[in-house]
Amino acid sequence: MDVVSPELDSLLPDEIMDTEAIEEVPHSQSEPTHDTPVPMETDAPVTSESLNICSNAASAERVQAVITPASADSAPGSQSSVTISASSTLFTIKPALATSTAATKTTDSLTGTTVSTSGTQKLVTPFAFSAANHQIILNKVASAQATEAAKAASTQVIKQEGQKLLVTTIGKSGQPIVLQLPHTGSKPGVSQTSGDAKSPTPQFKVVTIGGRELKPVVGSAGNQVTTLQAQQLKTVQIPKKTPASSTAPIKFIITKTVNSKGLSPQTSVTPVIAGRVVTQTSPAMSPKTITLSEPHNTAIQSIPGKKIAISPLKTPSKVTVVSVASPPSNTSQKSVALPVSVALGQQILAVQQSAPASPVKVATSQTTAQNIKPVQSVTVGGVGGSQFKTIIPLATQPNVQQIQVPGSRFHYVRLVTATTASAAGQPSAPNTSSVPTGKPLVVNTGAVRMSVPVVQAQTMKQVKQTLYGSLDSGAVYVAPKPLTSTPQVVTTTQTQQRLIMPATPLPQIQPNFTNLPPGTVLTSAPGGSNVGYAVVPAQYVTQLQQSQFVTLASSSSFPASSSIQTQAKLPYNGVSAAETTSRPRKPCNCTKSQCLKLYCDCFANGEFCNNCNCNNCFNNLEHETERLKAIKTCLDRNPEAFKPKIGKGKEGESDRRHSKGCNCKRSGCLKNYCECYEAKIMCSSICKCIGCKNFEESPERKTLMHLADAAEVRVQQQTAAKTKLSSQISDLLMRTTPIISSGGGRLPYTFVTKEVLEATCECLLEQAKRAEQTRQPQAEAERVILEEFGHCLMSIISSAGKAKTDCASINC
DNA sequence: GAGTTTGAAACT
DNA sequence: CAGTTTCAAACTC
Repeated sequence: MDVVSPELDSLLPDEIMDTEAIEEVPHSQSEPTHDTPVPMETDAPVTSESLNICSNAASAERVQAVITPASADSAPGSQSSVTISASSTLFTIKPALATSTAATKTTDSLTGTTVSTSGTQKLVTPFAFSAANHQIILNKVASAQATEAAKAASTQVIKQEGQKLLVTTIGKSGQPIVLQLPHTGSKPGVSQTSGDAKSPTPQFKVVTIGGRELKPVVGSAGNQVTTLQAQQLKTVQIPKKTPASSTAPIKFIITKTVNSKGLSPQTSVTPVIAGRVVTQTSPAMSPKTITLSEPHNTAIQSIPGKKIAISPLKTPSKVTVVSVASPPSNTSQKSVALPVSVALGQQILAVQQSAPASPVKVATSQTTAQNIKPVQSVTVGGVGGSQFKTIIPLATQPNVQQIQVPGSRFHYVRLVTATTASAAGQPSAPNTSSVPTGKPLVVNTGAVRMSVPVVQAQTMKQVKQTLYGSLDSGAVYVAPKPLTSTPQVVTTTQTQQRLIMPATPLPQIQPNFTNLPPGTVLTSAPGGSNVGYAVVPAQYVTQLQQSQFVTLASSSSFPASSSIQTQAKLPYNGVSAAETTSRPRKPCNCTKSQCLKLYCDCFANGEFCNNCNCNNCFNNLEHETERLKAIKTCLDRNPEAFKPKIGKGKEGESDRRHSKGCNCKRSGCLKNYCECYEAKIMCSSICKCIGCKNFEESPERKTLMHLADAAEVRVQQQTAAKTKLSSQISDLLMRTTPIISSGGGRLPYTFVTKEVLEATCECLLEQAKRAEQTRQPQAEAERVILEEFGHCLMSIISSAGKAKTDCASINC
């Protein structure tokens, strides 16, 4: 399974991972924020990653950046490429703005999409940008001002150089990193030295951490990115799509709220993983360092004997962008193409898959002292536990396919719009042909513009399969078909476009997407078309994807619900235990709450009940009305109700802490009753617990952890032993079974006749005599005798087997 | 598997 | 906001 690379994860907005981070971020623009990723224990450094974001444009223009490991000890072949091609589109990945507080929360509905892919896959993520200026801005500026500055800077750059990918580091005083896209007509693969702003060829400028520029390694590559020290390298290719009618500049803005835990800036990052830096060539901006990877892990890992409690809920160090449909053609490069939809404030970015014809190539190589995983992943979006959502307009949305984001609870789904439904209504043809290499559909719903990525189903499937492993429970935000559409039945295949989820308008709920749980239906802005948004649990999408027949329900009712529900017994997230390493969420056992209160973990996590043991469950599509009402009630009671409880602590405190703190009185906070302990985090100052023993130096806690570790080891050993024993028994049975079946008796014993016993005894006696004669110690004598017995036994078995075989061969 | 304990959520 | 009740998960036997 693919694992979201921690480095990529670092690019993700904190908002995705932790909504609380928004509030925690310092407002000062000048104050640099530092990512303080808490590495998952299971996280291994990813040596190579590919990010392909390709526009569907057929333009041959290509921007290629190659990142090579700076360190000499870099593992060869670990290079991976990231390709980002965009045709004029505004793509913004905005993690929580450090400067904005509550206002930011309300405006930022979407943060990004995360997709991780296996190293064997190539990801191509097309961007459908309508903007004339081709820019992708990765803005990690901690303050809104910085963001604005970055935008302004990027604008200048755009005028000067045209297509660019602007990337700014988070908390890096707002200096943007601009990934420059090639001008139209420019040929891909043209290498240029960074810093040459006026070079006619499209460029990717790579800036190392600390603003150092990397020297080009590959001559063919336009720009080179070099990882410093043990940094992991990433290459981002941004093929330019010839904008047909786009006028707006293409921007790719990634703003991330940094969890500052006193970590030094990237320049002083420990050598394990320094991060990726992209240097910009545009003269308008001084080269800025952008860290695509997170340096944090290393520091933590470097501490010997330091045990870090890591909660599976969050992996802040991961940022991966991901894959969309990329043909297997270029298998050498590991990449995944995926559509990315991100909303920044009122901007929503969409990355669509484009034809691989004009790949923008970014080669990334990673150098790390750590274990290298051949895992490549592209992640756009959140991490587990984050309220990370993709919203798709109901009415206008084109085809939508599911994308699963590793580590994220949410899945992204591509749906079929009513317009496309007509085509889909027929037992469909493979959508590969039917899907217009589509540009993201940007819909202005008043407050929010939304874009819908279009990806080939086949690709999405690959991505999904790749991503399942790292997924937590997922919720899928699905854009249902238009409300006016009639129920349709669509036959889907693996390659076809998939489901349409019904949705009903819920005017009561404002588009504060960060607070909305899956299943929420958003209405369009006043005056807007009949557009709604639905949030649907991931498992439903998965179930539907696996289903050969998908019933499309009308907006008024949910005829599809029954069919969906019937598939609720599918493995979690539609993936069997063998297919996924993710831990399935426990089924609930609610009896009185109808699974519509926060008592229900499913509901609290924004998921539909699936495979649960609950009674009188209303947490499903069949009771969408009640469910929505319950959601609203919960939100009225507590707007943070559906936000992750485990967030980032204040400066100087632990990276992760419970947002409200626990109130334990009797458990000592050392049992799973305690939410802090359950999340494997220490209690913090905000906890109101009594007799807390869940703190760093607590001997009880240490003992418990030690015991837990020991128990885990024992379990693993036992499992291994059982597996081995089972294998041996199975092997033995395989050899003896035919004989047994033919002879009707248990082989060895049927051949232990009196003669055989006598012979065996003689052999044993002989060994005893020898031992006695040679005056061997008793222990040695016993050993020899036992060995002889073993030999005898083996001979008996062998002979018996041979005899039976011979007998069977002659039909006896 | 039944019963108990626990603390968050819901309610007053 | 504090106290109480409800609830479902965690835990024990």
